[in-house]
Amino acid sequence: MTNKLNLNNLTKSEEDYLKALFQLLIEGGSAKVGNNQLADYLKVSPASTNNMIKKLKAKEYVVSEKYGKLELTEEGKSIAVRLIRKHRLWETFLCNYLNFGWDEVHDVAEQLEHIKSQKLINELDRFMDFPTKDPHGEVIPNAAGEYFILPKTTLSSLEEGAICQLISVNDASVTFLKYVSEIGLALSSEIKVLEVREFDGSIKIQFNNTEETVTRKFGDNVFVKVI
Amino acid sequence: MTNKLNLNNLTKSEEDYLKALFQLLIEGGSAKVGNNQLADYLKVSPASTNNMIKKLKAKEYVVSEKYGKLELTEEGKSIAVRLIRKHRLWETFLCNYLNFGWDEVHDVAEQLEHIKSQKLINELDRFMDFPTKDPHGEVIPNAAGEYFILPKTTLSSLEEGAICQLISVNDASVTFLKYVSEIGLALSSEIKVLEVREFDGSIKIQFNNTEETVTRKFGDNVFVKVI
DNA sequence: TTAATTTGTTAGTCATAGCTAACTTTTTTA
DNA sequence: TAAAAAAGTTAGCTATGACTAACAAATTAA
Ligand SMILES: [Mn+2]
Ligand SMILES: [Mn+2]
Ligand SMILES: [Mn+2]
Ligand SMILES: [Mn+2]
Repeated sequence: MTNKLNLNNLTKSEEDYLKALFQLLIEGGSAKVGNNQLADYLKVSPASTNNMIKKLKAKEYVVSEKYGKLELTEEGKSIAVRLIRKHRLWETFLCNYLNFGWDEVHDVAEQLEHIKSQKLINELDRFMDFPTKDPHGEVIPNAAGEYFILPKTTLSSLEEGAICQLISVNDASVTFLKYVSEIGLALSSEIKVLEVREFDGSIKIQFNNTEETVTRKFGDNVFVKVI
Repeated sequence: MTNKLNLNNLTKSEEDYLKALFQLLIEGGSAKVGNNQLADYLKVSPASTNNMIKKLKAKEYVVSEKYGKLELTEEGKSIAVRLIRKHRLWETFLCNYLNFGWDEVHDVAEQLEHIKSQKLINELDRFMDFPTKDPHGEVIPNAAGEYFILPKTTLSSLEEGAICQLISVNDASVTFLKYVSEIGLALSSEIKVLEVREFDGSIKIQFNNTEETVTRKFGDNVFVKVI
């Protein structure tokens, strides 16, 4: 009896907690993630996360000591990656085949990612001819759960004069995504940082012969590759 | 404040109960449906249905008197039809685009029908160019919730000598559907009833130059049009 | 028309997954 | 290093939606 990854015995909530932990720890690159941070991220109370973490520890998806930081086991990570794969494949399907805008897909994908059917997701992948990026520029794990997690450099972390390319955007805020589209930014856009204002962290950027001033918060949600 | 059909405030369970009631009362054509019959159909205890019916009555989707039979309000029906539309559109998508067999789609559609997004289902409909029948021959309600509910004539109700065409099949049993395919029956197949054996209700039928003997139970799950 | 059977209801229990309020431990700051 | 703040935990509550066991009403059979 080896490694029986019981993908089908997890509740929606359990899946969501594992995904959140993965996104904080691995995709987000946080060295340590605590109970309250997770609660914040999931917009639930610390008591709720504490409770769920107990369950996930009992099921051996999470490891932590009392009052200590949270870690995912390999099985915990594996479940999270499969969920992320489903989420991103669905987002891609909605955008590329069902006329959804990139600002409209996340909430629906949050529901669709919990549909339990291995065949469904692998056939959807095949149907779209195995896409590698979702509408927000994020890498889609393959059927084996493998994918390259690129370290996230935010636009707001760059110095004046830096030139970069837009790689991906945070997909969770509808208003942010609409705003990005509105000013004419898109994946692959080349951006030059003209000015970083110390006073409020706002950034003046140039792209497509346009100049825009954006806030630090905006820049925190735009991920780039320096060129 | 008119007719506010709060489609999004229903739980998965509430939706399932309304759909079950609709399928018994309207699609199934039962004159009266009671609490225990509903419990049977949904494979839950009578106490559970009793409890849920109370909630649905409070929300005005169901009407019934104490110890009386169950009825759906117009709003209750409307919700059920929308659910049936979603179910059948998803089944169609799985069969026609994702290489699912007709015996594999029902369980997945049971999950997908609860995804809440008006746009998703209407775009899926458009993407498939507005199909009118699902893989089991059942009529798909349109975006306005309109569809023709054809009265179900079972193969087992026919007399010896009758000739009919296969219109639809019960989609809930995987083994039944596999069996139908295996013997070579399909939607639109022309079937002649050669013999009805009184002893056990078994039926000898002829189709595609083949003869087969099937049970009454089999015939109960095959719906036909006499020609 | 009484008795048996079926049908429907109620009470009380359980699991999941949220919450608040109170508390403890750890970390930070003064 | 002691006090304050932050982080984590626990207890106890709520809602949903299952369940069983016990009971009441309605229907059917004798
Ligand atoms: Mn998303
Ligand atoms: Mn995305
Ligand atoms: Mn079905
Ligand atoms: Mn069907």
